[in-house]
Amino acid sequence: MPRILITSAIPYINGIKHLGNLVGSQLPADLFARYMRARGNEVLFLCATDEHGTPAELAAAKADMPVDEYCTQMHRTQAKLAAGFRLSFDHFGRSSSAQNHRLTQYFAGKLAENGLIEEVSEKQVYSHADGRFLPDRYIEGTCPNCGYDKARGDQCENCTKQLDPTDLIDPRSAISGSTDLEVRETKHLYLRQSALKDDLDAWIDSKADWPILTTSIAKKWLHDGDGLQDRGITRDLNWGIPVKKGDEDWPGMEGKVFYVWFDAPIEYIACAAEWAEAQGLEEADWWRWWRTDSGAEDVRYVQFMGKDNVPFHTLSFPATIMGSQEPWKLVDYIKSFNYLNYDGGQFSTSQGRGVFMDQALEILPADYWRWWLLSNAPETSDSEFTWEKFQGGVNKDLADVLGNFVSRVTKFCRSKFGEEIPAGGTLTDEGQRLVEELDQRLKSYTAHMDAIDVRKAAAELRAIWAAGNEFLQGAAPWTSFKTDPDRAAADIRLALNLIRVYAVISAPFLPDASATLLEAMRTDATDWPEDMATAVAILPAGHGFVVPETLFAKIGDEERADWAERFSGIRS
RNA sequence: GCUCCUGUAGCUCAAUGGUUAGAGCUGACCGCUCAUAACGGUUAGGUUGGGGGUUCGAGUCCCUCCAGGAGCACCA
Repeated sequence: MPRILITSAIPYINGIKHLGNLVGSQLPADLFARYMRARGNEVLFLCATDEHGTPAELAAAKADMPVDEYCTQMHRTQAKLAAGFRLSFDHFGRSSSAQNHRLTQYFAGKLAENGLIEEVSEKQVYSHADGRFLPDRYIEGTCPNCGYDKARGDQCENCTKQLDPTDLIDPRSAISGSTDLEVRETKHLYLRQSALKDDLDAWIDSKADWPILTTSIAKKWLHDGDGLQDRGITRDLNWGIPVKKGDEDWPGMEGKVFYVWFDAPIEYIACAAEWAEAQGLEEADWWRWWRTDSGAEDVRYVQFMGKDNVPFHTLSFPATIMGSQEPWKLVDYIKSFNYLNYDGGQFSTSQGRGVFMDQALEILPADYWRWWLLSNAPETSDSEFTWEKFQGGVNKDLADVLGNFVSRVTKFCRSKFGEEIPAGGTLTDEGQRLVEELDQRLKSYTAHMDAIDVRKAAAELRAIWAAGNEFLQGAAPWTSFKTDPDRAAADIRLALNLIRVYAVISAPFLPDASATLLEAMRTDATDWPEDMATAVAILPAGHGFVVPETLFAKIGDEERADWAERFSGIRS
């Protein structure tokens, strides 16, 4: 049985994610995971929270909590929201786990053994008032170039000039505002990515089927200017994974931690270890997913992420794995997404602009969001969320096309034949044509899903739903019932069976609605349909069903206006 | 500034260099009455951002201009 390893970019811990974050990684990853499971593949779908780094410390300080406690609480919150959106992770881990500590230190040790770690002395700004070193972006001052007084240490937002923190006039801490700063010498470890440049280049070249969005970013970093630069992988922070060489201390690195972007991708691997432990499994059980010398040779590994994550997944993380010279699995396919904008601007976590995961679930069930976000996923370019588009798309596709089909079929049958699949008649010409059409459309749908063409798959699924309404209109069982009830029975038998088929093939997009339909049809036959003729004959004459509650209520104009108003401002 | 991406119907998007550039939504008209005033059908709507070039043939390749977006490494 084919095995698919799927990871979604791991969301940062410092708050609740917005819909743009969701549609850029976790949601399409879940769609793919559910589909691959439904097709009979063995799937391991992993995600986690990314918990280290300065923003986590600052968010914890703002919440007046110790950072580890803050992370535990936010992890719980994010896990709950993920469950609310029906994200079917096999494990939702934490980059702060013991497993990740061990593995990150292990990789660092291997890289050092292989001569790929360099110790570099550099000057960093230390703030006495904050009791910490300040990363570039947490130092503010006056730009020497344009005089803008809120320039950051890495770049002036006003004149866009690249800066060094020591260039700033009257530098101050962006955290406390303190001007009691001092430039101190500090030693850091650098990963010699430049030594792996040719290997990475060849590896990227071998990925001819990757989207241009993905490979062009990698190529840019590989070839621009002096080529791929070495990367610092340690920081002067308290919160993080202590710098160690495997199990051993690292002389001169006392009190330092690994840089968050070094340990975060390793959590993809550590998460499998967490999963195994949580399931009461052995090391061999997760090695068979990650070690090509232990059974992972035939695993297909697919990553999902927003475009901002691409450099780390195409270069830094592969450099870590290649540099270890151990048989860890490299990614086979990267599916990257552009940004979803909100009503004319960007979604923004820091500014609280847009709709956030918790708010979304407060106003509508997960399936509404899943459908709209996935059928409008920003695959080829940035796309935009507006309340009008959301209302229009959801009402038309879910309520009118799918929901109403279920409603008209089940209610007609109840009133004419009772709440069971009617007997009599044989497959009509209209029915035969529908089966043939759906056979073709199903092939097209699965081809799009296999290729992870999310929008195209959604469009084809919608066409499959619409074909049901078209069939009913042509067959008109409400007319034939008066003169030829057997004929009407045969058509309705087909239509009722179609509901079950729709439930099965729509489940990756609409897990809750799918479950509701299967329950209404009183069946647990969920095998993926191989051919339509067989699939639409699964429920036999005499099989009972119930008319389901309204599957998708429409969004009214007043509701839409209320929400547009409620979410027009900034979240406090 | 440098690099890359995008620009197609009122809107959202399709079209391995190959018939007359296609779908959905919206609009108009017709039909149906089983159904969530839902459904089906017909139809309108385009100098493919502008200009040049390559080619038997260009939305697609090249040049240039215009407009929008993204990335530019220690930021997560």
